[in-house]
Amino acid sequence: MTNAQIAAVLSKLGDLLEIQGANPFRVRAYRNAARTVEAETTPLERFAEEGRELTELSGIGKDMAQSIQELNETGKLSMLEEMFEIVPRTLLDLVHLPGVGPKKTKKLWEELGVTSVDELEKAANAGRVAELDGFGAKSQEKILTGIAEWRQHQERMPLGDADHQVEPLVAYLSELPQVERLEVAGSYRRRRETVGDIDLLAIATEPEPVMERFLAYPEVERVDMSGTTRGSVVLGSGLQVDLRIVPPESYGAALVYFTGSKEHNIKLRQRALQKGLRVSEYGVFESDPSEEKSAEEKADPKAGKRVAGATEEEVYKALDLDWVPPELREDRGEVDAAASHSLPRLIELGDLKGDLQMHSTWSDGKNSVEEMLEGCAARGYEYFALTDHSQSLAMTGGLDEKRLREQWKEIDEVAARHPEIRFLKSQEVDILADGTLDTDDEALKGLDIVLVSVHSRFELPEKEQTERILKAVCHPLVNILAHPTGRILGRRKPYPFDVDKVLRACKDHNVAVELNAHPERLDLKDTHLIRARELGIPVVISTDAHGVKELGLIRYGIEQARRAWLQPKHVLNTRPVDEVLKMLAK
DNA sequence: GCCGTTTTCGGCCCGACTGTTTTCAGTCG
Repeated sequence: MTNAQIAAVLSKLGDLLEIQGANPFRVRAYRNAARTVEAETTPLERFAEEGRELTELSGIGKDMAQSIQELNETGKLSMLEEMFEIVPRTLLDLVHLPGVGPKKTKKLWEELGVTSVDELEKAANAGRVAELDGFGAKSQEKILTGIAEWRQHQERMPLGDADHQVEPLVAYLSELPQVERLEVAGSYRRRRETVGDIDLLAIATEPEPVMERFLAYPEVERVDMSGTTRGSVVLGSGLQVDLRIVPPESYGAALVYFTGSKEHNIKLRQRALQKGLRVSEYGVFESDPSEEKSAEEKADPKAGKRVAGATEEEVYKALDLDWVPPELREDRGEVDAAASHSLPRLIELGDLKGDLQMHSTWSDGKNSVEEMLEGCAARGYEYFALTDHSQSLAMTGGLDEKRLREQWKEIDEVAARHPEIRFLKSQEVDILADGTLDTDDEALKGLDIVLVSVHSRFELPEKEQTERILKAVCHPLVNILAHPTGRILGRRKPYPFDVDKVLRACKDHNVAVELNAHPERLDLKDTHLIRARELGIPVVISTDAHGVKELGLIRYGIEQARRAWLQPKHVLNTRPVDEVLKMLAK
């Protein structure tokens, strides 16, 4: 089983235990374990052969390790099967409805016999939900709205789409003179590939007019909550946006808090406790160690001496930590690294010296060869590779060997006119269903770089798909595996294949892997990139631009690379062209 | 269920808002 599948099972167990009213810390143990497993880049299946113990992972003890082993050996977990004898599987959907948690799920199940979202909807429409203790007319209404919404938006929004929603909203709020500072926090600031909602954070001398303007934003479809310092709305696009307004002395602490991740924050607070400090969105405070928690502290979150809060830097410093870049705040070891001053110098946009995947009008691009060159030169690149499609992608006007050679003539002419940038001949060569390449070896030898990728037969069984890609990676002329998993965010899942096996083959055959920067691809994703880095495989960050305008999408690739802790040395196209070609040479 | 610079038991992150309450549990982030 893949780590993601194991994590899903453990997380489901946590949900089930919670509905059954189990010890909340036991529930948390399953959630923690699920998170650890999901973030682990080495497949757990390979631990044994690498001589490693599962229990060396934090949050994985004896019981958890045994369950994971059972999952890996049998593909099932007897404990889970037994629990499904008692608790209906479909009940788990209820917990994820807005306004419904484990306690209410349990009540709905036990007292109304509701076992699925459909049944809950019926019960709510019949007015039976409102009659329960602890529920009322409003809860019932909220549940019905929640169900409708749950059906509509089960998926998170790709970061690129969120950018289009967020930028105008930020501009709209910033017009208000009372807004001294405004920033988007949350997973958006961490530059996760998708966002669930948007967390806005503002400093304002007077919070009321800011909240008022926020609620009056023309795109707002519904107001979910509105207090003096917190408000929550849903936009017409279905995107939920939360606004928090904080005073200047708390801004840094609030920014840390609302940037998250939740797990990163928990790490920070645990560390604070060890130092006799208390961290909240209001700041870092000294706790009185003589009393476990005074009544005063409970009543007032700002009690005690404030030692930090205005800036993020001072909050981290109060905990003896270096400032952590938002992209790293996922509890993947960044807190320890910040404590030992060993955070990496992450790659930045300015480190890139070239872009190694793009298309022109020769296949499905919108701009000519020369326009693409000028676009790259304008970005200050030292080199770029033009990678039009190969012949089997007929719908894109893919090039056969004859047209490829004709293209080279134009490339040579254009390149001769533009000594300011090095023009690399390349092609995005299709990996055919049997793993052979769409362009013959003779033509491939005329290219500076050979890029290969899958564009068809996504539905092949995992074993065949893996062998198909392995065959291409092992081809002696192949240099880069482009968008390796083939996913399109929100539209197409990755085709099923053994990613780890392919990565190890890339290592063995000196093939670089692409980080496709297009915001709807972002392929490889962060966790796979971490694995690639650990294996020592060079990464190439490219736009796959189909026009000059799309060359700017490279920033999404940089952001994703930063989430994988990539430094300039890990990324091939931060190097001068001679070094790139030398490193790719077989 | 996990964990250990308070180490094999007794802890395990923090606060706002809502709805249904009449003092607070549940949910959310």
